Amino acid sequence: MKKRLSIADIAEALNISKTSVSFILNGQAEEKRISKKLVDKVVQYVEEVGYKPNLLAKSLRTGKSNTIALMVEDISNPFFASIARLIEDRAYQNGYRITYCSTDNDTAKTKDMIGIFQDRHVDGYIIAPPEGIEDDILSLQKNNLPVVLFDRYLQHADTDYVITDNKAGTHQATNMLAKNGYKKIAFITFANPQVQMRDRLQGYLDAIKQNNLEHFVAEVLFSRNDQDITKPILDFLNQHKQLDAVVFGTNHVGACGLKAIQQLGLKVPDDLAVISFDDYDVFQLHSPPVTAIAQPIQQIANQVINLLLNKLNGATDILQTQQIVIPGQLHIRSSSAAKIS
Amino acid sequence: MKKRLSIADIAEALNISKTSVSFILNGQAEEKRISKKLVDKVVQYVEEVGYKPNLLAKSLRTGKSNTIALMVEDISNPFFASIARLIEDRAYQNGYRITYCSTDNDTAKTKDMIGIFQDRHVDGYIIAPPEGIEDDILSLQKNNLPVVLFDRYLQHADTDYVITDNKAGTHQATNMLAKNGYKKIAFITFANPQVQMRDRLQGYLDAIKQNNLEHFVAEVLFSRNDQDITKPILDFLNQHKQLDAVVFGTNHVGACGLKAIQQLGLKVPDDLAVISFDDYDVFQLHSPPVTAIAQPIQQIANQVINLLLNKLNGATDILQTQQIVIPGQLHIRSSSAAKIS
DNA sequence: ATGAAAGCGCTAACAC
DNA sequence: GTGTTAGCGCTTTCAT
Repeated sequence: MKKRLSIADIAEALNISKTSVSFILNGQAEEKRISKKLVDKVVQYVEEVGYKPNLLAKSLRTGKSNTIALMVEDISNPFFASIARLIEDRAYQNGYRITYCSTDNDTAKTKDMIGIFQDRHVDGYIIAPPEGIEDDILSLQKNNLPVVLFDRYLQHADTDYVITDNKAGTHQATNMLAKNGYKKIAFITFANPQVQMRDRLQGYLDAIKQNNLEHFVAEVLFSRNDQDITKPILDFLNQHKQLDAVVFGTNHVGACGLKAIQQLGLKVPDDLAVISFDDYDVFQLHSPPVTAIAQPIQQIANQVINLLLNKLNGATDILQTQQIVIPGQLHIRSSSAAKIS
Repeated sequence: MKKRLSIADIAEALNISKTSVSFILNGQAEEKRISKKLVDKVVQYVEEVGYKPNLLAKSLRTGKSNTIALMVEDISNPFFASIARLIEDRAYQNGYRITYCSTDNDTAKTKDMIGIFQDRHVDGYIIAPPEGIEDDILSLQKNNLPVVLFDRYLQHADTDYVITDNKAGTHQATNMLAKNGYKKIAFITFANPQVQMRDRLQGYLDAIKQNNLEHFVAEVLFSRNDQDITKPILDFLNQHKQLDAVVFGTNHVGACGLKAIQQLGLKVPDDLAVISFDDYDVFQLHSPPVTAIAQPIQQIANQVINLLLNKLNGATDILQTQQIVIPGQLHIRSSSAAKIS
């Protein structure tokens, strides 16, 4: 276990100063007019002995850590996992590493984590924010740290964000069910006061109203145990036998809802038509395949990382915010086929 | 944007030395016999002005970054995403942060990433290793950096690892199909020379041999585009109409395989029985539900993080390795029901 | 019981 | 063109 070489070691070995080495290694040889010969010598020696700079020291000195914090609700949720993957790729391409955490939508935990990331001098933040985190976000911005929110935004904070057009998504979906002849359409979602969930609910309600239908809304509490989600859905469906269609507010609720439907032995779409927010494998492969409002994951990830990189490299002012709303895509499958009756 | 306070600032404000502050903040007041009064004063002041230590500086000085690198094949794969989530929780509880990357099973990329993590003085590594990474792993160990592998191991390197008993898993699954009356059982998997995949194949082959059956093996190339996976499976199934059952080597192949089966209009299990390695939502919700060899994710994650934490806090010697093999669990569902014929 | 001071490895302003 | 040097903020030995 040999001691790691430092810039001083290589300067000494070559009988030159640390400065020259530093300049050369940072590609400033040109502008500092260091002789081509010396540059080559250093580069070759560095290569030879396998010198690797200590990035911690560099960060301490420069104040930049080349790290982006990614804070999602839950990395094991396929929506966030997919976004994470895409963001990771772009970040690495641009010389940034990702450090992440799952917030569980827990405000206190999130505040905590932001603190920890600040202590480590993370350069930028990508956050799917829980409620009540406005102050912390604003404080980051005040400290000149770029923040991009996604999946949801904070109503009382002027920040960059990228979201799907949630309201339009459920609106379109509910409308389609109505056009397809369904009369008793329910909306089942998580009890969640956040804006993206409120918007989805609102889109549903608007469509119900426009079609002069009755609304049925169930809100189930989030739990890390799927049983606790499936059960209340099952109860709700049992108590509302008149329903002929249901829109689920998230992929997770949708998956649990499908389990409930399966347990009840209901036939989709004959007994109950189904549409869910957030597309994923399960919906595609389900029999029958389930119609879903897909979030444009690729686009979201790209916009998010673009906004952040622009601020990180100074192309955009930190305080000049941009709000991006991307339409969802209704992937129509047979679970919402026109009612026969 | 006020400048961040340093330990010197607070020492100056209180008219004491940096040393005392440092001792107090690091809980060494007792053993350094610093007066209770001073401790209180400092703690209170720190609280009041909201001083936060610069972890970068601390890391530079101590050589510890309190960060664990998590290198998975692809964070958007539900198996890895779930493991990541569990590991993350335990790591944070123990004062460690996670920085992660997806390796895509690409050896060069992984080498690169290990280098980057080393530059940042990551304290420990959790890796689902690609082929040919032995030297890099051994070099980490030689530098006294704890490494725990999971999901697979390296045959020519003595390391800690935690894996599922892959061979027993496919063996049991194939055996069950045979017992259930299936005669032409295929194994479809990724073309992948890694030990976990070889083991799964071997378990299948062993069971086929024991039951005096004919073997049918298809290996498809990995691609980030599902189309490229589904297509060859479809072709294979088309060319082997005699098959009455199939075992898929991974959840991803399984999901694509189900798509192919759907496109061919085959009925499961009447036309073709199905079992897949790796359980997840899709298999549970599929109609009919798909039998799967579940990896004990919770156990894997726990064992992995336990091994690593033990080494990080010096409870175990770095060079004293431990290999943990956890049996998979066959989740029997109707896709593999006894053949009627 | 408390403080002075030497570094951890790097960058960059300044001097030659 | 190249070298000297003063920190970045923290820990820790040694002195008092």
